[in-house]
Amino acid sequence: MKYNFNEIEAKWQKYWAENQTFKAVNNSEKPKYYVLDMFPYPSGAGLHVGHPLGYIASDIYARYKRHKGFNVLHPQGYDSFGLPAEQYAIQTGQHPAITTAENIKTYRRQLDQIGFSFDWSREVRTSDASYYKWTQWIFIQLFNSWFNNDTNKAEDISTLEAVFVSEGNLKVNAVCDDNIESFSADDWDAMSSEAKQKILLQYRLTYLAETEVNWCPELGTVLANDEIVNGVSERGGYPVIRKKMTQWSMRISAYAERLLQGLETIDWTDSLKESQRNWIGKSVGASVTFNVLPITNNQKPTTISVFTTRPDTIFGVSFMTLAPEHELVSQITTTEQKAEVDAYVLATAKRSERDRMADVKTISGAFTGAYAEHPFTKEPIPIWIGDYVLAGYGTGAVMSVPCGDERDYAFANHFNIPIINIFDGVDISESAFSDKEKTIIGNSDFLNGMNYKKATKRAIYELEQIGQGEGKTNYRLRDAVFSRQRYWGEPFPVYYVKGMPQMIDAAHLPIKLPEVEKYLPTETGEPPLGNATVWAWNSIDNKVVSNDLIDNETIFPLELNTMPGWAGSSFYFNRYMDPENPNEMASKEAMDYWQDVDLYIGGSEHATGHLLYARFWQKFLFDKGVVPVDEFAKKLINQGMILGNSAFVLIVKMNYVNEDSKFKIICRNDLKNSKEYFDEVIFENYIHSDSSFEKILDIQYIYSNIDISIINDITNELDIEKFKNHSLYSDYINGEFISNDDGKYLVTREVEKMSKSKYNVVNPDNIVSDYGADSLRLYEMFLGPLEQYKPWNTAGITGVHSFLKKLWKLYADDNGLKTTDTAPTKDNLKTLHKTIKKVEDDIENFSFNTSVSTFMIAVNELGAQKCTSKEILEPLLVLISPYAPHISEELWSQLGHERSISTVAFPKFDANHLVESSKNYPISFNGKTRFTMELSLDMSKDDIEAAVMAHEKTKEQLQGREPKKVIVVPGKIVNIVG
RNA sequence: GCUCAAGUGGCGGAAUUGGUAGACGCGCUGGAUUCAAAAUCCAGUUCUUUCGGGAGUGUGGGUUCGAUUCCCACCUUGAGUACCA
Repeated sequence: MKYNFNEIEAKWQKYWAENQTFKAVNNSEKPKYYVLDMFPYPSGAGLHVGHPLGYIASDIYARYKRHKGFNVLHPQGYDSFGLPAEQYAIQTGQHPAITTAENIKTYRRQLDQIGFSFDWSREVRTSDASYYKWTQWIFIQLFNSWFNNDTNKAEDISTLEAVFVSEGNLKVNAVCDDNIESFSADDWDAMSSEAKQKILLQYRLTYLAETEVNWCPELGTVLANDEIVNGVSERGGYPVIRKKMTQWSMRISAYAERLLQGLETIDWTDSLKESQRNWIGKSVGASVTFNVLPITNNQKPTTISVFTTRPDTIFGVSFMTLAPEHELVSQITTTEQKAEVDAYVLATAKRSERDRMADVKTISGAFTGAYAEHPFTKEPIPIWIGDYVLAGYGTGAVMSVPCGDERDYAFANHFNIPIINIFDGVDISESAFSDKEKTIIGNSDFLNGMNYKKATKRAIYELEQIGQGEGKTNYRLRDAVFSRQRYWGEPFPVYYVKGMPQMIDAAHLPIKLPEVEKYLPTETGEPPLGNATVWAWNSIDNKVVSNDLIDNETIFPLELNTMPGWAGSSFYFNRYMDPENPNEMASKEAMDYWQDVDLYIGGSEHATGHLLYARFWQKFLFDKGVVPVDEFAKKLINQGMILGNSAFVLIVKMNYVNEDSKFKIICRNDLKNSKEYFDEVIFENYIHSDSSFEKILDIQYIYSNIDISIINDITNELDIEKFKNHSLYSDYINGEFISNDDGKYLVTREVEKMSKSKYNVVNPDNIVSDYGADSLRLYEMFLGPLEQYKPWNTAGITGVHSFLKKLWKLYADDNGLKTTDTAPTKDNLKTLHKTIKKVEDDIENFSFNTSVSTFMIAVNELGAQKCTSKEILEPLLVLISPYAPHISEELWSQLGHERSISTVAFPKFDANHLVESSKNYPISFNGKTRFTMELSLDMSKDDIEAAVMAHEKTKEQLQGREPKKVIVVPGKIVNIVG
């Protein structure tokens, strides 16, 4: 009987699919357990070995929980809207739906061959209309809601309207836009329908607002900070400017405090919670209003409000700084300063926010010519603009206290603005003093002599007295922009009447994505949906009709933006509970049964995107009574990335006068990617000595990623023949190859992110066909801790593969099964129970790498013990089955069992088999172990000490010295000091 | 810049409460088997050494009988930083 893994794996994968072994039911006697992976975006490149890492871990856990008697929900699906399919459509004209369907097919085939225990009957795809119907439905719910600060939750917009009708908005305590004008019930009554809609929009949880974006006029699109390199677009290198655009926003800021508090109730990693805390950025301080001094008599009075965490330093304010985009800038700038200010604003518009945050060394700014008045001293304070103040943070303006803040200090120094010292006994001639705890305020009128806490309280009190400020808690969390100028995303269920957005009734959902000729923005700069010809709403028949029919009476234009990638992923975990329900996102029964995700595994790169937005939607849906819990995932683990092992050679291109270029391909394992190295080592050793050196016009160095498929994994040798036949390297066929000193053509290895563009991708398909899925699963786990980043090295897989072969041989040889009914020996039982204990602890702690080692040790030991006892080997198989399910199923059925091993109970640990009578004590001197001694565990401390002191090696170590102290920890260690 | 994470043999990593550093595997070395190779099996493999031993977990300090583990400072690498998913 041979271990024919390809045959075995195909057989059991078929068995599981046909028998629906892993189908979860929505009600059960068993306790529920929900294990979820972050669903993948199906990219065109297919899976590489890094992708399944988290899936394997969650699959092991899901299988383990089934052994432990749980009703396990372990679904999978696709986050199938996204940019890459759209880019491909722009390039090739192929509809993104087709590309996406093809990619999903590949993903599914690849996932299936790894033997996951997914319940595929629950698959969802965010780009399916039957799914995004619910994305649109949630959007409508958000639109129809406002956030009541008094109840601290979202409520239906009708309750707000009722208040407006009866008493106006004076007493309304809501999360809403800034600067909403107050009105009475009578005012409300007198308003036109449009005016009312405008006001309500300022309260809704999703609303239209002007937002600053990175606009690239050439590409006709908005770019992510990520897509901008050195102020120009990554694609094409076109200029990018900051621009205001009307877009849908989500009022996530309403939930800032609850999102922060909720972190206390969930078991997510500390680092992830920390990122979310920072993202939410709660700071307690005060808002302060400064009056702007009028320049001319007829200028109407204006104020600047700022948020500060240090109201105690108010007497240290010597200037104010506005973000260059601040709306007051154009109003207050004097004619003399206008040119300078305009130039500065223009220059800032070209810089990305990240640039502005990261660059603290270059100080720049401009004086507006205007002055504000200090609220207490009434002194004039110059108003500057500076790009270190960001428009999106706080109010986009700061009161600058150079003595207490490094950036203000640097700014003041650079522009020769006076620095007022308001700290008692602190020297600020060299740098600012920002240590709150040690602060004693001086030179500050009524705050003199107070510490930070007292002074803060008093300053706020005094500001309130004069009506120029109040205590305030500020959150850095900004409302999330929800519009995308893309094609391949969820269309909004929105049409416009007289410019005001109207929701389509939920009964008419889904509003399906229209067909377009081109996936690019229109010539007039509208989003791709502007190309659609059938994209208007007939409000009588309630259907999408041709644009020609738009009359703005009954037929209106539809929204042209689409939703962002995070829309569909913000509630999919709920949809899995009841994925085919046509009437509800999921039935109440299903959600009451499954409640929330018990274990969620995915990448840490989603820390502040998906994971924050999804929590926000969950809280909102909880407020609306749609879902039963307000946090969707109890426990979350981040899997680390598997990195690629890239290969490099250095290609030197020498260009000649009147001659073709020549190439030298330097294949050495000691290359470095630096200009100095090229100029010194490479030039001196390989170029300067060349006979035709005199004719060289110029030299190009290309430190080039080489496709790892033409490199020997173990020896790092480059296969020159394959290189010459490779389509990528056809230019270099006639080049001169330069080897290592030993004559071998080697590559330089570097660990990088695994990516198609670096030619370092390892495809799991090859691994599965060469070694089997069980080997792949074990090896991915064996590589190291789940959370850690670690490089892939295919050569190492032979270790786990030969382990599986050894495991097989424990049960069977050429003559068939060799297991027996003999009673196990003491050693057999010790090995088994040691393994049960360790593996169970490991799985509970998500330490999957150490259990693979434990299996290896167990199989090595049982092999040495020549164990054939079924009483040992059957439970061992159950232990291994979550990790290597195919081989386990096969041997299990060979052993005569009819039912799948996945249904068997996990073996029970019995500590009695591990009881020891003696211990091999390490004997250390000054903390260094020098020898060991076997001693009985029931010896007293004194007996141990006596035995150790009598040992001749102890005398040897002490060399006649008298020990100062002897520490005996029974069962652990003996340490002799002296 | 800010925030977070990680640094242990040639490599991936182990040491779960402060108690024998390097488990397990890769690679390498030697041997067995073979016409040969693959596969398999056995032994060795942190460095250094005058073969007694000595040193050693990024660097420098501290706490402790004892530190990879706790504390302080620093260095290096990686990740996130609001429209990549």
